[in-house]
Amino acid sequence: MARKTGSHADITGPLVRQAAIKLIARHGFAAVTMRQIAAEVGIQAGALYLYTPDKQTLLFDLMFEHLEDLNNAILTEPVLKTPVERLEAFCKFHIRYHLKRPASVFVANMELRNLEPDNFVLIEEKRHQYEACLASILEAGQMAKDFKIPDCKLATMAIIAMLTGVNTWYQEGGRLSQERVERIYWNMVRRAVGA
Amino acid sequence: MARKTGSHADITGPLVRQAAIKLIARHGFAAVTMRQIAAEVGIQAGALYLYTPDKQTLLFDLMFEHLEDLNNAILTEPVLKTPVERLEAFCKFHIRYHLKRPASVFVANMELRNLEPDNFVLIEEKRHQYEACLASILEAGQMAKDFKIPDCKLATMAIIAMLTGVNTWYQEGGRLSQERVERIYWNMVRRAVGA
DNA sequence: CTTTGAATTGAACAATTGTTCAGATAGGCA
DNA sequence: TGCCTATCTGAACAATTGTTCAATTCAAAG
Repeated sequence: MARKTGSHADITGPLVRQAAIKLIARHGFAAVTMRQIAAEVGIQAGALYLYTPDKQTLLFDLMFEHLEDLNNAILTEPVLKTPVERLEAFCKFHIRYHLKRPASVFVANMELRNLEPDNFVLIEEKRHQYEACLASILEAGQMAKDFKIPDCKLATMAIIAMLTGVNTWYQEGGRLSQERVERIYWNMVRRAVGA
Repeated sequence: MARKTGSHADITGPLVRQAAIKLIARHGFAAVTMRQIAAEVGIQAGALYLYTPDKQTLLFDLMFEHLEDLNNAILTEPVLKTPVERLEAFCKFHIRYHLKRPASVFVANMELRNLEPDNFVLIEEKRHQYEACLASILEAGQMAKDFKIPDCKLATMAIIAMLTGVNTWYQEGGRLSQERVERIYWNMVRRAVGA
């Protein structure tokens, strides 16, 4: 019988996912054992199966949730007027959001090949949905002659790769603040699209 | 006694590395078994240990060789006069070289976390050496006022991420030829650095 | 208190792992 | 021809894997 107040499972479930993300990001999906995940949470391996039917589904859920959160977050951002403003907002949002959850980003980007085919399709769908947000900004700006982009599809991929790349080198407390990084990257993107 | 003509081992060794790259790129290092690699070559698992002391060393050798080849290739490219020309050559070289060996690139970029600490250091060294090639071009262009880059270090990382990103979506025989992709990306990079 | 049901343990399972090695094979040199 | 050495097989190893499940714990409701 479902209780209204949070049951123990409502607490342990997220803890399992959090532990799994952390370990999979560090060692990779195939290299992480169910026993390691359980130990990180402080339970026995068998108890994990109260929260996921199997290891593969656990991976899928982690990636799906990450991309769903990402798409929800970008859709609830305020929609600005001009394509240039919207592109600036997208770039800064992307860097900010991804730097806040590096482990999830790592898993979602690196573990695609460990998904079973059906799961892979569902994840790719979510990924394309996010890319379409950027693509529509670029196309609108191109139409309005605010941008001079040789190919909108390629520009979409190029910008996302460039922005996500920040996660590979950025360290909090390093030479540059996050805000400064956002501004510098936006500067490069703006020029790349000819705005 | 080492023979001058190629022994059988001189042939099988490269076959083992080739099979390993292919399988590791597809399934990930931890998910690939020595038996799978052996089967791909057409030998038994035990025979692999004539060509590598262990699985970890095999991974390291694959990544090290890839980065060494990359560094050798970039260093033997003709050195052009102006920073703009050199940057154009670098961008087109990077795309061309990486598209020609996608499996090696995939392994070298995705399996860093499966390297033992000592091996990791050696690989990172090679990677930085390559990045330094691009960084020196950007700094020269900045000095000569050919470029207007807010931060050379960030521009280096941004450009490499952007260019390597081509490997994630490009398919031979697709909408765009490789030469066209090279030109479009160079166009975006050129504007991003203000040239 | 007792009852109830969810939460968890701990042992067990068949399968698979990287690695070793004694023995078989085979191809070129004497 | 016969020998030698590089190459390889096939079985074996201890350890570890994802997963299952009967038995146990525990917290809250009656």
